[in-house]
Amino acid sequence: MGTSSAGEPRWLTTDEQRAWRAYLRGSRLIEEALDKDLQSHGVQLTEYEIISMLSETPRQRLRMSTLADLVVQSRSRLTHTATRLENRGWVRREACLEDKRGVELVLTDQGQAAVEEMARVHVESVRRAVLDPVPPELFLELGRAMEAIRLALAPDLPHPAVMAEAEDQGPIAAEA
Amino acid sequence: MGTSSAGEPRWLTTDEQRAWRAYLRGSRLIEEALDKDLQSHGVQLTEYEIISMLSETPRQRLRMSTLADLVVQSRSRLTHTATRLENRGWVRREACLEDKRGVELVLTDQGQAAVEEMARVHVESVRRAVLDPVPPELFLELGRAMEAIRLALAPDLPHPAVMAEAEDQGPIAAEA
DNA sequence: GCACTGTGGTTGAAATATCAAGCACCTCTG
DNA sequence: CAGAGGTGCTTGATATTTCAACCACAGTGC
Repeated sequence: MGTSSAGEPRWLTTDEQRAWRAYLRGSRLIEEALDKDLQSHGVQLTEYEIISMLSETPRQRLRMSTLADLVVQSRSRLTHTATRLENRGWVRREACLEDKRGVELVLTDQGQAAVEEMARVHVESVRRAVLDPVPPELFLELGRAMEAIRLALAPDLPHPAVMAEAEDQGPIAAEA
Repeated sequence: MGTSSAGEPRWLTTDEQRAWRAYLRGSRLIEEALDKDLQSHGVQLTEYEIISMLSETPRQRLRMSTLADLVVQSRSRLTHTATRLENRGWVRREACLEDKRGVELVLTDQGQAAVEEMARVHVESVRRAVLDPVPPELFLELGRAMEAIRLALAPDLPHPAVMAEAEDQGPIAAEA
């Protein structure tokens, strides 16, 4: 029971390996592409995800920790990033009424405007990098696969509050 | 033609949006999970990718820029990371004969040993986080989707040299 | 051979992320 | 209500990443 050395691991088959590799590289390329496109507007993808998430929420506000879970970032990281966004005037911190420990991050009007503008760029970016190259049905499969993974890794993550609104939505559909 | 404001962007449909969100969150969760498991061995996923890639290459060596492309990292980043790995004695730099500008990163015996040990952990990690939660056929679909994306974003990226060896491979099948 | 331009890789400083405490408040128990 | 232990968020130090030069060499045209 010394250095955990269980029996032979369940190595991947050639197919599995190929698919896994494709995933790993693809996911990095996607991040790279989306990030680069947003850079031109002075934000990183992770920053955009934050304000975008806020913009879709009922009163454009979310508790820090909820938001951290939604975008899969550490609380510490979110704190630092929020401070940066605050300095740009895109978000503002508000004390939480019910729970005095809590802090709500609120999107400012300026922030809302920024998101709306960037959303236009970002959605094209997503289409070019991800949607266009993949046949529609296959893309939905991909979504299902990822949903299964999410379910396994973080069963009780708060829901993204995907508004089931219209299909031809306006700027509110900012996250993509 | 002032502030690039083309017509209405092609917003995502509800389904597309849902799938895209699932992807984004899932991919972050995967990274988080794999990274955490490797942390216990003192490496990050991105570091592991590097030495793993080296271990699968003919003479356990690759040019810096080729390697950078393979793992989708900036050259600068690879330079820094390579230095760190070098300090741990896992890789060594060697001058390139044909091209005197070039540098080859070579996996040391110590590095090889490290990869082989970590591979055992990592492969289980990948199974738990990704393979197990997704039905086999769906996972292959995911691989196909990502391959299509790779083709669109980086058509002429060097090939990962996935050795078409046996299916029940030993430690060489390190990347997963 | 000498410029000129491009590529491969590195460097150091600035930006960002991680990690380990820490503080303030909440909740539960007695 | 005191105290113990937990949660929410922040802080500051450290580690990593990015960004903008930079140097050395390769390739091309003269």
